[in-house]
Amino acid sequence: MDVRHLDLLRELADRGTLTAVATATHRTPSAVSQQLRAAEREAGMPLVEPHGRGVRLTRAGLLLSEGAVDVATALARVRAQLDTLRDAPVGTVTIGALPSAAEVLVPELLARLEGSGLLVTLDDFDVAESDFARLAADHDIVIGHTITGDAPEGSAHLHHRTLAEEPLDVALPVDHHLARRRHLTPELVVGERWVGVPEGYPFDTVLVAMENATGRRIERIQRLRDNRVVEAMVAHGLGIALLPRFTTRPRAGVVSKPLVGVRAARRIVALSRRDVAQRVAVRSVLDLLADIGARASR
Amino acid sequence: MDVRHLDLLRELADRGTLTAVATATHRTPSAVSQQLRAAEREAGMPLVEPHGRGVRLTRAGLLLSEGAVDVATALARVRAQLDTLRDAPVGTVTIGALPSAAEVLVPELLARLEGSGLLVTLDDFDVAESDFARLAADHDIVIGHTITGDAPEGSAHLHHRTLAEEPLDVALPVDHHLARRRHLTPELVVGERWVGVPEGYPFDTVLVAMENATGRRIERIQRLRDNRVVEAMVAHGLGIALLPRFTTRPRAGVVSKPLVGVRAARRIVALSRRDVAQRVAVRSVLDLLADIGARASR
DNA sequence: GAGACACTTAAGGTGCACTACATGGACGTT
DNA sequence: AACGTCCATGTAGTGCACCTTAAGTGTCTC
Repeated sequence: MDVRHLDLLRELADRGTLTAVATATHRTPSAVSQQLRAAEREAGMPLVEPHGRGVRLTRAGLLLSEGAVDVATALARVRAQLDTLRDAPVGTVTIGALPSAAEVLVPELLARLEGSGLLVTLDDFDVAESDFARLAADHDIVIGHTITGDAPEGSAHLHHRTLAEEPLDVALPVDHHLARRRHLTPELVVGERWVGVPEGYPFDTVLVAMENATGRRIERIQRLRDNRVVEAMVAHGLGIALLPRFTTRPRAGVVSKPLVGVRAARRIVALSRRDVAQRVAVRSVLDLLADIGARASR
Repeated sequence: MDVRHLDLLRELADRGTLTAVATATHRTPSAVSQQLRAAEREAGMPLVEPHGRGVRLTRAGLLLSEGAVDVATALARVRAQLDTLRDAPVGTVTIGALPSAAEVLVPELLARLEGSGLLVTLDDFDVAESDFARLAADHDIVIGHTITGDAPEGSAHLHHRTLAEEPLDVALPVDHHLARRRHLTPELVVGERWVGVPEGYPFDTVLVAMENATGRRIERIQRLRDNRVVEAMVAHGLGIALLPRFTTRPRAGVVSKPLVGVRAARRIVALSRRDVAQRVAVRSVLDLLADIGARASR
């Protein structure tokens, strides 16, 4: 089996279409198609089959795409061992992160990497929990978050590492009738007007949990992504909202109160493809991120 | 890291010289030399250094050659999984075996493989115990033997599987003065004239053990490899000898007696490179050999 | 010092993977 | 039903990676 063919199948499993693979690997779809045929000739059986407008992996293709991860990991481990013979890790690490985590973690990361041979490029996005895993195809490290479990939904096949645990507090206008309480409960807040997040976004699962616990529906007057915008809405008395404790800067007109009686904390997690996680440069950056994350959580 | 470069380094670690690698891979030494330079360029550091007339792996080269085994194994595992999707194992398996083991195992193996898609080619040789491991570079399966441990000397890095345990008996001329005993001890036989094997050959370690146990030297009138020749020598009353119990056919003029008081048994072992051992065809043949070996030992 | 051996370098040929471009099927829209 | 979009594939031509041949250099043995 040719490793290039295996990589192609892995990419195809990740991205779904030949065209997407071609774009990602800087080739024309024709080249990818030809390589795929070569792989099938070598395997002696079909690896893809037509499906709608595109193709779908056959059972054999799926098997190879899975095995490809093991091969890529073994290969990356060799490279990592070689890198340890060098003086210091060198190279470029691409990070994709959700803004509220990047804001805290990445500036200090870049400061600490100053003068080392490591270069970091940052891309930011705010997506649904289940989309973080998909982004690992395009970034060495994806910094995402989850409320529910150890790692974001759909990232079981990826290397994951927890960078921080961060409580979610309820942000209220200073003149709100609940603003003087020490902490809040689902029963107290479920009747309020909320500034929420789009469906499928981690914070929403907390609201859903409160709906389930109390049996009442929560009114979401808006569904927003950017926490700055959310803060501004709260400051103007338009509603209350969940905001992460450490990454929210104090702001005039807004107070935050802990929420008890429901699990209200997010886990900030770094995701990488298993083979990518073997790279010395990537491991170094992950170590730094974990350290910065631990400090940021006090 | 390019897998071809890693394979080259693994071969180089196995065979020692570029020329040997070139011969084994059906290329000219020049091609190998050029590929090695390409690998060094990619690794960014020297992988070999001049040593005498030839070259020697550097620390980095050694590291890569070891990692290459893991990569090749992962790759072979993928291929093996793919092969399980096929109806039955297909392909050619090359076996190198010592004659006394091949005689018992291989004819039945070939008979059982009749009609299957598996082809077996056999090469036979009788070498010192420490040479079996080296031969695994040229054969998918090497059938060797050892007296001392689990696997022949120097084969720790190889996949090994025990096919049979076979006691070694003392072969005597029928009219020998010890020929009517039920069994023999080192003290009884150490003064006899022996037909031995070359130094370093497994059977010799039994004689050496007897020399150590009794403090006396054993007289070896000949050092021979082929057991048929040894039997003939014994039948003519020229000396006594150690012969394996199951693979020695009864012969007029010779009787065999168990030897007690010293470990006198050989272990027949199949050796394969770890990646080769993953191949479905190879695994099938190994399973058959183990089964045949178990039956042959009653 | 001659010869054998192991590796290296230079020059030239071959095959394979790529690009560019054209074709054709599947799906959604109007 | 007609059209536009998306996706995959076939053909022809090009460039590079890898090979071979040929002619070296350095090292060991006799």
